[in-house]
Amino acid sequence: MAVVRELVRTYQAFSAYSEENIRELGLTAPQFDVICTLGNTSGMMMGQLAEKTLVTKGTLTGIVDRLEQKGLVRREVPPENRRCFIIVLTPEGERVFESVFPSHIHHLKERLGHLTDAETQQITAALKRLRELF
Amino acid sequence: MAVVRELVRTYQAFSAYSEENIRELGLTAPQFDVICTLGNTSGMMMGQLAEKTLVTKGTLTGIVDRLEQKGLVRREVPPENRRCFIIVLTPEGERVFESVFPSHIHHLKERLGHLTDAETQQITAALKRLRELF
DNA sequence: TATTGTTATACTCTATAACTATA
DNA sequence: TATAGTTATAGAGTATAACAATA
Repeated sequence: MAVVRELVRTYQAFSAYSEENIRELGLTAPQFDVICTLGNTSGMMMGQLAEKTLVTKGTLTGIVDRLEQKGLVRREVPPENRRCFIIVLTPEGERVFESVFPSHIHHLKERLGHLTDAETQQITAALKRLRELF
Repeated sequence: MAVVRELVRTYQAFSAYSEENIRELGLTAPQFDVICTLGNTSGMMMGQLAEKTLVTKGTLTGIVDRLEQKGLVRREVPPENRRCFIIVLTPEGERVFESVFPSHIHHLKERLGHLTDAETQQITAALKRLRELF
């Protein structure tokens, strides 16, 4: 069971460190997740987006609403299927993704840079092994 | 960055697996966390409990309220300091901790049992190393 | 004055199920 | 009928700041 405890504590440590950055942008974790998922794509339907971010579509509606209010994403109606929306990053959203995401990454890299290549490989392998069990 | 992705995905896998069990009891993750923290103790002040479960005291008030409604914990006022409460598991709460917690553990062990001792050690060490960085 | 918790406020997330519009 | 999303409903967690009671 020590393994599980370690996993949880490590994730919590990462999570606390990470959310600090996200919050400074006035974003929540799910909102940040959506921005990152849309980054480097040409947009995505609500359904796809919900699947990738592991939330239900009803929940996603609210998250996208709030991102739209902030001007970071917009809903586009494709003429060939007017039932659905394509969610796309606005230029402002792109800017957030491109400037903030790397700075987030940068923050993390500052920490992870202390690992040797061998350590990185070991840790990655360990986590994969553990994940296979669930 | 692959390391972080692995960590997140592994935790999500664990979390999905774990929350399934918790939900079946009509509990939420924070509530379960409180029960586990109180288990095998003689009780704890709100402040301590908040610190251990990583939520603010205002938030904890609501969580403890709901557990009290379910009859799983109670607030005891120590005569020597009437400002504070000692939160204690009720017999019903003990029962949940003792019967449900092990069954939760049991579910996890089913999975973790597939690890050799060496693997367990490796993974634990890897997670510790990673956590140190945050 | 300092400490311990609660309360008030305001939001976000969450799932489920019913609903609307389009195909 | 089936599909894509929204809306309605109801609850839980979240932080912050103001507050009450006790020490």
